[in-house]
Amino acid sequence: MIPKSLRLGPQDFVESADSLAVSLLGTTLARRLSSGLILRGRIVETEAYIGVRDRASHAFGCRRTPRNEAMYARPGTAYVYFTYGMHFCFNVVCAAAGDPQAVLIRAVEPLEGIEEMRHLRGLGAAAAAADRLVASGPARLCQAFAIDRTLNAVDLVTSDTLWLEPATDSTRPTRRPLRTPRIGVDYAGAWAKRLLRFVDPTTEHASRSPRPRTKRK
DNA sequence: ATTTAGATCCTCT
DNA sequence: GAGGATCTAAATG
Repeated sequence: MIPKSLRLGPQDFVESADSLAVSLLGTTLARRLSSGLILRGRIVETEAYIGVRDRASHAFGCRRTPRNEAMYARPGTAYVYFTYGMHFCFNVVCAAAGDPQAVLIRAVEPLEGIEEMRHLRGLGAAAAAADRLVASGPARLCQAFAIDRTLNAVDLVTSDTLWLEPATDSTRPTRRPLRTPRIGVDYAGAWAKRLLRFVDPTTEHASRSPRPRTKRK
């Protein structure tokens, strides 16, 4: 018989963002659409936003606003925000309630429901777009999984529409993650340089080449 | 392969 | 009123 899917529980999110960002690599993001269809993707790229002293974080300086309120909620809460006039990004809140740390999920490798993901992304079902383009990048991922404002502040521990599943022997990364500076936070001064982006080095589904390759001749 | 410009609107100052 | 935890297509080397 097929074992019931396990999911990450409350204790799994009681961890600092830089630590959880690594732990989440190889776990599965799961989403149940209103149609009942289930989408799954293996998390391959994350970024840590490590709290009030992190200049790149929406919660820098303890700014607490209606937008980032979810960052102050229980560990295991979803923080979904809107940016650039057209995109959503999905974060997993962690550490302790009131300590606004979160992990931005930047890319997954589609495992289940990829045709629906392509549809949600507006990509032709036909071979045109590589699988790698379906959910690589925080906004692409949200589009592919139909994650929007309505999922902000959802409890990933109990929700039946959005949750996380533990890594298995077949999904767990086999090598230590690559660490790089975070993307798109150049305004954050010294914090822009911190190595708080983590990529599974075995994947081809990251939002950009994990290791900048020297030019081929 | 790398750079750019444009889309577009919410959030905070 | 400014700018952003982005993406895409088009232009350029």
